Amino acid sequence: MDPSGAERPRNRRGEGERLRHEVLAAVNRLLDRWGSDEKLTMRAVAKEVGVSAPSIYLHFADKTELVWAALSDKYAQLADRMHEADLAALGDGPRARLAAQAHAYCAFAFENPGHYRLMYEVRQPAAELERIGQHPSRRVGASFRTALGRCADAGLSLALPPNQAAHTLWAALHGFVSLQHSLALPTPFEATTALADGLLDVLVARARDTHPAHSGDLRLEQYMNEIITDDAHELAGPDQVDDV
Amino acid sequence: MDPSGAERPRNRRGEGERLRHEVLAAVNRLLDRWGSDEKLTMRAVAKEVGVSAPSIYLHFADKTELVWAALSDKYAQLADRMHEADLAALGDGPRARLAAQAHAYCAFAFENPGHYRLMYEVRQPAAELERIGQHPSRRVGASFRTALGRCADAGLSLALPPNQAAHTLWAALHGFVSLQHSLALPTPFEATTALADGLLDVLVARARDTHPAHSGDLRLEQYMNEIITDDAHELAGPDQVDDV
DNA sequence: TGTACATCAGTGAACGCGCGTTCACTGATGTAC
DNA sequence: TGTACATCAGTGAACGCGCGTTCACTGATGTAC
Repeated sequence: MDPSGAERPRNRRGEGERLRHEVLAAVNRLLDRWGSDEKLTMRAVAKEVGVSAPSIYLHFADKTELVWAALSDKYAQLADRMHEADLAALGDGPRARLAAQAHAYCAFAFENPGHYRLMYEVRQPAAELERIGQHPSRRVGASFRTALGRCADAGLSLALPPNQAAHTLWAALHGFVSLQHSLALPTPFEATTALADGLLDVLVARARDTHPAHSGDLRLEQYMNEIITDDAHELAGPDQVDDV
Repeated sequence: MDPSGAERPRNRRGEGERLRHEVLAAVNRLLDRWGSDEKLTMRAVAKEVGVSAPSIYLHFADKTELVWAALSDKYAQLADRMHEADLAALGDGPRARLAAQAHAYCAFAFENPGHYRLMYEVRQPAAELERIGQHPSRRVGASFRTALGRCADAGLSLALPPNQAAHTLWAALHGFVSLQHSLALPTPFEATTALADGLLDVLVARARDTHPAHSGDLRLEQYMNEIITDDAHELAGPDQVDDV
């Protein structure tokens, strides 16, 4: 945080708790900067804060507790962000509200790739999950479910039962983001939201007086051509057989 | 592999290459056994083979090369498995062939959770990707693309452009599997294939004389209720407002 | 047929590093008397 | 007002561990002569 510069002043008496927040902020900054938790060590966090490593143990029992505390914030941020997007689109109808939430999900994943990856890795201890009762990201699924329910209530027909549609939407968005991360796909953010819009068009019918999602001047098909390549080099035997 | 038992006999002269395959097999066994790469160390692999750790370096330059070699096999296995499922359903029409490939994908992920996770993590070196040209799992997307193309050729209408449909299908399947893994969802394998079938029903229209996918006696909706919980505890303000 | 030797398939011990974590400590500061 | 002291917010050095990897080596085995 403050490399080779003035050293961090010691907190005043009774204000030791401030360090806790500084540490969490440092974790978030490192995750943002590196986009991964690979080098997220106690020493690195301490250095980022401008403090010695043992100081972290004044506020966190161990590394697991530290990481979990940082992630808990982020889970809430994701859900809050979807909620805000939902409210911002409040006047545009239930379908627009659903789309806004899906976009907010993608935006969060793009802006916080390090956090996102960590949130959906398995490293979190089962004991902690047990304590909380369920995985904190369940709020995401619930939020989609609610938005889809509103669409149905408004007379827009869903292509799948609501819960199944919610889970499918969530999984697909996660898949878009996750594949993009792990395959190092060249798709920009707009392509992902366009993919989300495409799926939404398929999952929930549009009111008769609206037209399908318009991806602006983004040529989604071009990106799709880069991602999905024809497998011309596949064993060319039985594939030629056409059978219907 | 052979704990506290007879020690592994040294390979005969000229057959040193055998160890290479034994090592790869050991890596696969450990990944299967643990469902994760957390404890996949050179020493653990060596122990599983029944050999000393430095012996591995007779056949692999470093750990990265070892893991990559093990994964390359698996990427091919996944694609092969989808191809076999495709062939097995050859007489059932292009739609059944597509479904068979989707099921094969899910089955692979369920039976090889450790490999699957590793395959879709980012730890693989960018240099290696560069060398190969593209991520080996691109074959998956291509295979879906081909199957969807056959559906379209047979007159079944697709809800999205073929490449986009292929990517959406792939991403959703990956999402189903990935969410199941990382949220420790209680859904059995059949629920995942049922979800896949549901998405397929939405993506590609059925011929008029067929009926929608039947999930047997599986009550998918029940699992969905466990996964997607209502967020009754959400801030209950503006959500009440209905606006259409 | 015998034997010296090159080669092969591996080994045991150790190096160096980075990690999470512990422990005895320090120096500033508020407070009781 | 002065001073002894408890408390607070930290620190420096080190421990113990497991990791990837290296290096000098060993003993069996095929081969040239």
